[in-house]
Amino acid sequence: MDWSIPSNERRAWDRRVPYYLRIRDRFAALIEKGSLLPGTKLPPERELRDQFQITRVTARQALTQLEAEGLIFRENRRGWFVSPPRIQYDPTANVSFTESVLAQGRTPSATVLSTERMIASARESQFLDVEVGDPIFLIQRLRSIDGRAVLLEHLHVNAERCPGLLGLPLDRSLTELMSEHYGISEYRPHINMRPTALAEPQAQALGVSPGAPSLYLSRIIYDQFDSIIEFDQEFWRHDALEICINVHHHLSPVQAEGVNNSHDDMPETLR
Amino acid sequence: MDWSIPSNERRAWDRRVPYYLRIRDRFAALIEKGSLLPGTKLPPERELRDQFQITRVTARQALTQLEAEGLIFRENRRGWFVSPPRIQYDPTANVSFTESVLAQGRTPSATVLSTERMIASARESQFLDVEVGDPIFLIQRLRSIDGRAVLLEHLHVNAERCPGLLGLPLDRSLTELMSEHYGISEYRPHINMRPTALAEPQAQALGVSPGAPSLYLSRIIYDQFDSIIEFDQEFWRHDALEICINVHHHLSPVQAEGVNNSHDDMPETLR
DNA sequence: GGAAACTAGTGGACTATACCAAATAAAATG
DNA sequence: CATTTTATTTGGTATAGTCCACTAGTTTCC
Repeated sequence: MDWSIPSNERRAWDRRVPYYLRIRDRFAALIEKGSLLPGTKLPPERELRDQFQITRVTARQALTQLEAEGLIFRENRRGWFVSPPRIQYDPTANVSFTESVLAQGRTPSATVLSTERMIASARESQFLDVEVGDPIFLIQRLRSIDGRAVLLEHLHVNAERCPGLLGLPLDRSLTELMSEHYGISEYRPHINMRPTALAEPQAQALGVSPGAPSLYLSRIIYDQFDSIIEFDQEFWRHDALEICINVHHHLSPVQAEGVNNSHDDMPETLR
Repeated sequence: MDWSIPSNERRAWDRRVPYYLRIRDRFAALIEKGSLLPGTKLPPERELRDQFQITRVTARQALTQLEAEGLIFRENRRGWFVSPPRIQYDPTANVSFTESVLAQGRTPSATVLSTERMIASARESQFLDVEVGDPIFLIQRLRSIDGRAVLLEHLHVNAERCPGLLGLPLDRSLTELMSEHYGISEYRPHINMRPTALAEPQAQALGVSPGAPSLYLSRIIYDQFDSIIEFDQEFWRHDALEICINVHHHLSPVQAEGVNNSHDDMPETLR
């Protein structure tokens, strides 16, 4: 397949728009038009270099730009691929990752990377209602959608409140386990989010290059007695999700009905 | 000032960690330690090249990495600067930008870039409760914190519901105007967020380079009659904000008190 | 004194290459 | 046929420059 820009188009606005943005535009258009379906592999960087008559550095600049916009992603030394659609995610809803992904016709999966019983340091005691030295559980999970790792979780749990937790099947909803086995009902989370870039260890786990853009989300969860029983950290691939929140300002319940959680108000490219 | 890495440290883990990450680490450490205060100008790229004995390309890679993490930012052809702290922002709360920024001891400002009365196209009618051809207002505002542009707003309003809106002082809270002049009380927004990168026009308005990482946030706002009266698009500098949400699951009001909206659970660098 | 013109300073874009490391495919081997 | 070895593909990191465009300060000129 020939990806190059027609020579007439080349001359048209020559030198007014940088090469890397033109190539970006070219692929962005193809992706939005649907000519390039999610999962499609893009040509290797060296091929782009030849076809567009640029250097690899410039080609990479275009690709990095598309990556930042969430249109494409890379797999370490394997190539560049068109991103699958974002998953709609409401961090304030009491809906598990699994349910939420299934509801959108995608296939979720979870892998427990590590479980650990450890002693709370000053850091942990700051976010969980425990003293320094108290036991806590640290669970690391990786969650995927359609086989693609999208989320790395670090779950910190007050160990005294749920003895034997690590013996339970941790690839399921933690909220369910807490409720069924320990009579703990989670509610009233504090949620914190910010866009950042991944550091080496997290990037490794998600199979992306260090420095890849990401969304960091943390959650402090209170139980029915108003004490913190869980502190979660979530590292998301930035192109994997779209946060959707429906706010209800404590009005009559009838008004909360029939709410469509999603509004696809923009194409992938801003205009 | 000499920024270079001590030669003993150079040899220690030589060749195991890429240069650009070491330089990143160096500056990240200085910033977190507080040696480099917000607003401080970093040395020019050419100086970094000489001091670290790398090429400018590599220096830029390090800087871009720090930018992606939100630790530093650039001003077009002026240089690189240490980012100010993120502002805590709750998109679900009925608190205006101005109030929220003031409450955190910072100085907000607003500039109206353009106001326009236009005819709804298919696109607009999709998000506002109007027909194609109905009049709508489009207001573009730029909001700054301590003199630094952080947010570009595109506000779409149903014009028939608020005649003469463009004649009012638009540098204030739109919610207030709606309420005071038109008896419209905004509630129940749908909020949508995703990390992306800025396209040329938005980047221009915010004074950043096109392709800079950003957070896109849109809001569909219903009035007391359950019809959509406003549709907002917000383009945020990604390093300017931290989303903080307190979720209350419709419990007794007493439980909603004394909630600290912020938890600084991570340093700028992930670990 | 104020406007216009020059001049560094500094990032933005790009060329042309080089070598390395991980992932994959192909070939050799038991 | 399955396994190990080897070669190829492909991105990751880095060098060494060049030219351009905008910013901001300084000087010149009317």
